[in-house]
Amino acid sequence: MLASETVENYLKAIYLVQREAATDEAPMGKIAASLGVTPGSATSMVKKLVAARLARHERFGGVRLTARGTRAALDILRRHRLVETFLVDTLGLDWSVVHDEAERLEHAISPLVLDALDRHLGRPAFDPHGDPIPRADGALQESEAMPMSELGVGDAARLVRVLDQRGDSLRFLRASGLKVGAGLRIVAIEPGAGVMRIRPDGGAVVSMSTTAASRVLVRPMRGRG
Amino acid sequence: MLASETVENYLKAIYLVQREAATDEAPMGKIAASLGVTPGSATSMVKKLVAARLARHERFGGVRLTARGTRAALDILRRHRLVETFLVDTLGLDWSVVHDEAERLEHAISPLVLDALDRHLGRPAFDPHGDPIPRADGALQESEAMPMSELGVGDAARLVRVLDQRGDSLRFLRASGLKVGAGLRIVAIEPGAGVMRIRPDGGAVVSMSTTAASRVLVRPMRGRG
DNA sequence: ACCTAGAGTTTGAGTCGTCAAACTCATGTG
DNA sequence: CACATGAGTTTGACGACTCAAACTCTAGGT
Repeated sequence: MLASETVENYLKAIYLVQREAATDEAPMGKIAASLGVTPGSATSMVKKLVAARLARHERFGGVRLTARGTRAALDILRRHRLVETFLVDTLGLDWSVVHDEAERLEHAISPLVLDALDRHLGRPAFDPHGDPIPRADGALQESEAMPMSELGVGDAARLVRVLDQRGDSLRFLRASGLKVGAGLRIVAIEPGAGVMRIRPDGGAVVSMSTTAASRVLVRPMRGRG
Repeated sequence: MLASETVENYLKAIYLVQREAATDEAPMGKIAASLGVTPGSATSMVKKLVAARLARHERFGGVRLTARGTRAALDILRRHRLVETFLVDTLGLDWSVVHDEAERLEHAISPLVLDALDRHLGRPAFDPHGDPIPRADGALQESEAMPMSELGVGDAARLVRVLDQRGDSLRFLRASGLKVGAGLRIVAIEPGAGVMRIRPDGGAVVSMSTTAASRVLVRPMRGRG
């Protein structure tokens, strides 16, 4: 790749911000915020991406990756998520720390190492957070899932993905028995307090804010509901 | 570490050049050459290392790492060699490529990942080239060995270490059956041509220049000699 | 229509590491 | 002992990336 480590970080950030946005355009401010950089820095870097035909952008408008930019971003995401999977599955690290570790390692992984890693892990489709791992050809299949916050009292579901990468959120989930693949049931909802009470299979009831619950994706199961 | 990736590379290079040198001082030119950088760049970087109390140096003299600098260099070497071991042992990559791969990865390995890697590999003492892996506390035990070039006709030995990291050298050795741990016997020496003929256990006789052979370290075995 | 608040952009400057080229030093050979 | 040779150093400039602060645009409300 011609891309420096910084360029890679921008591409990944733009890609992820773009996915969040309804309009499929990444606002400059969010790009800057997600990289911990001032808006001015983001603007000038985006100019370079545009010059390199990796993104499109017009003054005071949003940023959108080109096909090439998207392809590159998916490649980085693939490296990131395979590294995370490796850190958890092979090295046994806790999922609450692997995001930051992978953030550093993803830039140092050559195609050769990446493929060896992929084979060693058995060509996984999802990383430890349930995020889909882009294939080598750039294909990406999101798993069908809904925010846990949309479940009703009594609904049963299986936890399939955690969008939040913050260490303390992940530690809380792990401590509660809410891990990817686990079953759970909503035992109560208190809209006034903005809190849901959830019982993981074989665990004790825990409380979560509905905003936190909206970043946990589940697949509903038939069950009393 | 306060050390940037560049600083890490300089420390490692100085350490290795220093080991080579009889005087235990690294000449500026060799440092620059080993990093693929102009002498001027090396000079100015060494100034920074001196300011950071990682190296000592006086104008037109050689460079010598301080205790702190040596400690840091050993830490980098540890990361490098553990990564190499991982790439070969766990991912099954060929030893002829792992040096360059490790060169990139070594800077992205946190203490946490490093220790997990070390445990996963069974706390190895040597990397795939037979180079000793510094311990976490900085201890480094070189294995006792002599250059293969010093063996005589008929001598048997075990290959314990390959100093040359160049891909083509390593591919040649692998193709010849000369890998770390393998037994071998010197079948002929032709001083005029500067060539030795070697038979690896269970393999065909191969020829090597004595200069190449001097970069292959062996432990002699009792055998007809 | 105006006018302001917030988002985005520009400018100028700073850091890090690099190079090319001019300069300085240490040596040994004639 | 002078002086050429090669090793090392300095200088000035550049590219990549960043920030702070001044500036500009867009959108929404009145």
